[in-house]
Amino acid sequence: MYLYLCYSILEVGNKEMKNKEEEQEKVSTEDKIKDAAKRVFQKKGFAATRTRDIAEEAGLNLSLLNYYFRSKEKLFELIVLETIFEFAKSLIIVLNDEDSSIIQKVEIVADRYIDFIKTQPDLPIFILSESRFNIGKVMENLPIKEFLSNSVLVRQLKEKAQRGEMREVNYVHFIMNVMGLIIFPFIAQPIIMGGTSMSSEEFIKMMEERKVLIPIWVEAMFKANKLQ
Amino acid sequence: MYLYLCYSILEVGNKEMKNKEEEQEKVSTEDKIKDAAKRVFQKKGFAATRTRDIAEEAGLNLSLLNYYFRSKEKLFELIVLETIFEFAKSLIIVLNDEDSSIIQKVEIVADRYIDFIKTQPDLPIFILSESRFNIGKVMENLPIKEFLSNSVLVRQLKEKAQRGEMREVNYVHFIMNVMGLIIFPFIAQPIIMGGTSMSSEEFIKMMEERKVLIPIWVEAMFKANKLQ
DNA sequence: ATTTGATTAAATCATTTGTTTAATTTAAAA
DNA sequence: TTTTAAATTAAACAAATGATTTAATCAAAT
Repeated sequence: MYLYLCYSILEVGNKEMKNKEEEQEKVSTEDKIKDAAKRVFQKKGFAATRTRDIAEEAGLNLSLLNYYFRSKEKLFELIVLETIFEFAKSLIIVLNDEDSSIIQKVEIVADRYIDFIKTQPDLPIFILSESRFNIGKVMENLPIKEFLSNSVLVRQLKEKAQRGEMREVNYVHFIMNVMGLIIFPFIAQPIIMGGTSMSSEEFIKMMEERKVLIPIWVEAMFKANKLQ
Repeated sequence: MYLYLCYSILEVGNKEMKNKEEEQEKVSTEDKIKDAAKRVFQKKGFAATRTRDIAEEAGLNLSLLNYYFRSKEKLFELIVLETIFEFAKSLIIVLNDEDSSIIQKVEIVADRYIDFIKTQPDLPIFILSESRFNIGKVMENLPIKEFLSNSVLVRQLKEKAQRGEMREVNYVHFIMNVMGLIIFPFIAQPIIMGGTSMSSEEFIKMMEERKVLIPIWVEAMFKANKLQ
């Protein structure tokens, strides 16, 4: 199940090629429901979402939700899983790239995720808030720990520490810092905008600035760790 | 209304003194309900919370919720407001302290908030996730922008920039960075712990490390801004 | 003694919500 | 074309839920 998901999400782009001529835009009802469910769940969360909202969003009959997915819970779990994979996809690839330095990885991740979340601003808070209740079991079945500790990035961090270019700290600090610098502003966006009477355009502009600033900051944090 | 809340929350400690002798632990039912509501709302969010949950948590009759607070919505808005104030309280005081440097402020804030959130881990995600729907109007009525731009901290940041010790960037970046470095790990805690098979004790230990590390990192980020 | 307010249990009401059932349509297989 | 299985729909169900009310009880203040 999980492996299938990994596979189906990580492989990209061949669906469109196949369909390009004969079946234009023929989306299965199952996918229509999933897409609608993803939008509504991400926007309102599990508890505030009614199955009727999803059916309406999909323009389909309510019964079809139970026809294709047994229950609201099952559908939700699937959406959560897919969303996490979709989110982790870029990370997985970048973190294992042999040809980029640590800071280059930060540059790429900052650039991609800021663009990515710009298009789906509800995504981070959805994953993070719903993860308190459900994701526990999901995460346990995913080999994240092994993946991370065997990743190119973590190897690069260890090497950097061995060369004395930074103090050795748990690499989880590094991950939390980078992801926090990228994601936190989006989660706090309503409060930031409400508190500073900032417009959406100004906020986006600020996030564009951060694409450049975050790698600089992270680089500096390495040096701080070294000096101390 | 808001001013009253500010006042009643910012004033501290005289309640306990008054009660110390005669009325031991005499908590009004109104406060019992509010406390219970705060716990349940923060843990489960608005939509997933049933009024019966709150009544049960408070050990009180369901009718009393409507007796003291008109509706679930009213009660929730009150809880949100109080929670935000409770959270912002320390910040307000520290940011306007004339006697501490910027980095000292970061040290104090990191220390206090990490301790604070340790005792109420659901608090940040509660504020941030529920803020998408409701807080809009609440924030508009609060003079946060004026408070911030007139704060000692922002003045100190401007002075530091004028002395050439850092490049002048929007102070909102600074706020987001510091708060993100402190808060984000807590919000991502379920994912971090699930993904790294870290125990609660190890996580707390890591957050204790961050009390020391965050000020060092922030200091370094200033220098990076200067050099660039 | 009377009044006022606080509290409780119980019931009611109107909606909402997830799910199911049975009927109907569609599409593919024979 | 006929048959069969799958897809889709309308309708209904049963449980849950939030708000409100009523009547009764209790405590304290007047």
